[in-house]
Amino acid sequence: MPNTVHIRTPKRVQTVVGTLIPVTANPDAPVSETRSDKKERTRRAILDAALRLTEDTGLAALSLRQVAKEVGIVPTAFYRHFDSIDQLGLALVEESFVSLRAMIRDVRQGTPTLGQIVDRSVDVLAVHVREDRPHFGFIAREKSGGSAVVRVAVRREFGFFERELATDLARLPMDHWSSDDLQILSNLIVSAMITTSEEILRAEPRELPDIRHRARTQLLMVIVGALNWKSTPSG
Amino acid sequence: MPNTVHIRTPKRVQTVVGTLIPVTANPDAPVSETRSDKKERTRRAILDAALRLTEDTGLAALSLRQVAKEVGIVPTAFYRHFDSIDQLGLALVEESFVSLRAMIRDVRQGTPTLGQIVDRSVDVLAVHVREDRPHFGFIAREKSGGSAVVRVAVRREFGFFERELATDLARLPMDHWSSDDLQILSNLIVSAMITTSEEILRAEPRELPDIRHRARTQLLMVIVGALNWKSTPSG
DNA sequence: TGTACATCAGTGAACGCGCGTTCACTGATGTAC
DNA sequence: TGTACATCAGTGAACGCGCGTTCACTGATGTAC
Repeated sequence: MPNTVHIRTPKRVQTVVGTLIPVTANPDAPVSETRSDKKERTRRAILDAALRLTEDTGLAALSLRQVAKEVGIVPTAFYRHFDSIDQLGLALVEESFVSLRAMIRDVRQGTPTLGQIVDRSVDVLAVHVREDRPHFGFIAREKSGGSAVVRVAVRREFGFFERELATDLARLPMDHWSSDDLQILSNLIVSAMITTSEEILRAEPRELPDIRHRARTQLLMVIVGALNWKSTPSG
Repeated sequence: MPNTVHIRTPKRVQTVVGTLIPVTANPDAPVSETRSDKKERTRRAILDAALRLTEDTGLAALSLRQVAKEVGIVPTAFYRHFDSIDQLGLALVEESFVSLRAMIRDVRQGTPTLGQIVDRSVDVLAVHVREDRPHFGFIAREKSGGSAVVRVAVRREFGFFERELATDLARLPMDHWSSDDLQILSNLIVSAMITTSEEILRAEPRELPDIRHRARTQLLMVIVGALNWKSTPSG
């Protein structure tokens, strides 16, 4: 059943004080929605429908008509909001990384010792991935997905993300490191983080503790390794 | 231009010794191809066409008709070889991992010191990925691609691969480790290896030295980290 | 060796279906006066 | 305040196209005798 967005605006009556109020009492109905409010609501419904419909198959297999049907609009109405499925994909990449950035902002708060950083990072990752499955799933899929423009956009964002993490790492007791080495370390951590996210998305609840334990161990190995590697270069 | 596979078998003439030899001198033409030889050749052509056609868009966007056209057969002839595109995908997963296993067999030969293991691993990875782009690219794409059955098959194979690596790691000076911890380490290394492979596939030749340097550094960090982490547990 | 029959990879017509995109439209919302 | 006009999100018919799949077929290859 399509969750129709195109609700006919209720008739309005004039009250003694001259303001306009809707006749209907339906709590879900827009109280006095402007044209742009309504457009935004449809746009949101399109984005949500796309996230839902690509969950199994990815953006490459998503058709404009599927989206329209799911939203409850006619196929041609799609063009009022996006030029193509690719453009819709780019919008989803953008808002997915907003969610991801919110996550690392969450990690940065406090975090005194190394062990606590690791524990906190993994906990925050697990919580965010579970709470915003649709966006994390979307990014994981489209990172090597079927649309070239979307794929490039996702990788670009991961590049930014990696550099951001590198500056964060510089605050740990590795401030004597070269920025190149920080970049390499950051790249490794992001790789492990992506793999962990994919596993969290796929896992059943009872498997989560094991995955978190593994992620903590790995992060600790990497950090301890990086510290020891620099102080006693084996190359 | 489809590279037609369905070559009419050349007329045969009988020689004085009673054997059959083809009339034509074309070196590419089948000399005395049996029906099953020819079928196998078409099957191979279908697999190759699929690898070529999915390079940009993935298996989800591949149609049976596209494959047939590329191979130079009629769409319905496809069914003589595979039941569906999914089944074709599973065949590609299988042969891709044959290539991957050949690679680690290549790493195992010799490799005395830790530093040499790292160098050799990265070199072998780089060479194999460049030499067998089609298969490595296929696996990287379909790991989170649009076909559920193919995705599951790829992940299954990576699971085997990871366990195999864990037994290899047990031969390094970490034989006192628990098998759980070896598994965790193996998982981390495979993650980094996948990311590196994807970067090698995407990179231009001049970028390769940097990518290899990065991969070496990361592998070294991980191994040194693992060794130090176990001897001085920080948890 | 020759003959008669079986096998089966590849053919070609046909089907109903969902696709993206065009176009002229409707009617509620918004705005200028 | 009321009126006349502009805007524009969503409609609905229509298009040509590529899709997977069915079916009866062809003719070279393979086999039994």
